[in-house]
Amino acid sequence: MGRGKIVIRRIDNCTSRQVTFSKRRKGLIKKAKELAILCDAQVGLFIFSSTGKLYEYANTSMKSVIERYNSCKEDQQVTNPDSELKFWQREADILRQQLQALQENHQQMMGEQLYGLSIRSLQDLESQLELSLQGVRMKKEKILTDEIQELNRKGSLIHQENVELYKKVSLIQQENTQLHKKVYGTSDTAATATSKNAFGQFPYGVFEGGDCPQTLFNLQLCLPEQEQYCETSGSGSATK
Amino acid sequence: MGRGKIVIRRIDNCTSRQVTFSKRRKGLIKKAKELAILCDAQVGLFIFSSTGKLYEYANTSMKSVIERYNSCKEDQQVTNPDSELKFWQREADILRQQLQALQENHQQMMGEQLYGLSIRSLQDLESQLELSLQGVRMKKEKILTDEIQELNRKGSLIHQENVELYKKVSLIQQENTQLHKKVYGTSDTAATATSKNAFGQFPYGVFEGGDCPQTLFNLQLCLPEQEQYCETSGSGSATK
DNA sequence: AGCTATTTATAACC
DNA sequence: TGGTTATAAATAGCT
Repeated sequence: MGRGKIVIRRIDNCTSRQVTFSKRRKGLIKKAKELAILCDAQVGLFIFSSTGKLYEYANTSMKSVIERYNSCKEDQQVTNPDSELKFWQREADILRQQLQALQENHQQMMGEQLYGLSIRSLQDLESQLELSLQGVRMKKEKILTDEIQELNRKGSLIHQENVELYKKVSLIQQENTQLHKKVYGTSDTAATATSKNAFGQFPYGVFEGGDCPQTLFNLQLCLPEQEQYCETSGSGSATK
Repeated sequence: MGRGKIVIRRIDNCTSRQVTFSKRRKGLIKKAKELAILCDAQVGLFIFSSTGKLYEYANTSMKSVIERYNSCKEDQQVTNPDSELKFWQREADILRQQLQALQENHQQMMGEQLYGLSIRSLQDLESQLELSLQGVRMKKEKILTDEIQELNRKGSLIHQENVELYKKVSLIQQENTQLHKKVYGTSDTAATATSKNAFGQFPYGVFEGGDCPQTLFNLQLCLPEQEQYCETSGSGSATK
């Protein structure tokens, strides 16, 4: 009941899950209250969020609800040491079952143990794997892009430094020439030319104005993207 | 939500109260389930009817819910140095840890929670997902291919049967014509023509020589795949 | 137990 | 987190 129909399955997005949890929890407690009032029933409700926070509702007291439950199940008190043992044994059993279910699911996600699956299930699995692959590739690309940006930033800094150094060198060369003139009373062009050759247009030859490296690295970035489109011709259609 | 608006107040009529209790109880438990699944929460729900009957729901076990509730409320832990008890508690703890590890792994295979992963890990994951996808697609294709083969086999058998039947019909028609001649002493062409029209080239019109069905079913194989690309657009949006 | 006309809950969006 | 709105779901009143 909302803008769109949803499938009842764990919400992947963490934020939406929390929002939905908050709203549905409110709705559930409201309905529990209504049932208790309308039908004169005793209702107890616990909700633990995935983060472990407890929300509860009981039209009487939670204690009385639990006591009534226990006396309904007649035998064990939760605080009874013998049943305490039984509790943990069953707890381990439940966990083991969950573990096994998850392991089976995991196997299927690894593309194994597909023998009992229907076409429909296989198609769902296929779609999920395609989505997963997309997610992984996006993440990978982001890391690479970030790294490239960082390298570009550093490159720019070094380029700046080089420009400064080049200016300094030019200045010192000029001073040097001036001194040379004063000492020998004549301009020795040969020495100046040699110095200019040694540094030349050095900084500008490697990083031309700061946008050339950008182009250089963008080219590297684009290659994996094109590969991806070729490999997963099917994946794009899943969200088309 | 019904034909008319109601006020939330105890329903006086005993029968209506029972009916409403039954319907709303069902709805409440459904919503509790949905909350547990959608939001990954642990939910426990008790409902005692006014007649004292207990209805309960818990996505894990009711005991574990109550236990968790108790440990949440009063941080009074059992200081009983019972070694067997300790064993099972540790056992549950270990299983919980395994479960969590596997859940994390599973999340990553679902293309989520990739924040801490290195490029290397992401590439491994990518390769694994590609392999999984291959496995799933091969399995799917195999199922479809097998089904098509089976259909072809059945089609051939039916075709054979039709050929036999057609022969029989022709034979009976001939006999009929002979009898007609003998009874009336003259050939009634009108009756013969009607019979021929009714069956005509019937079996050959549907399955032409056994290789036409092959073409027919190969065409069907392509269609569901194309449909699939359209259908999954909705399921993808749930996790988008 | 079913069947709808309505009321509610809530998914998607700010 | 809280509000809005278009839609999906739940269900009240009948059979």
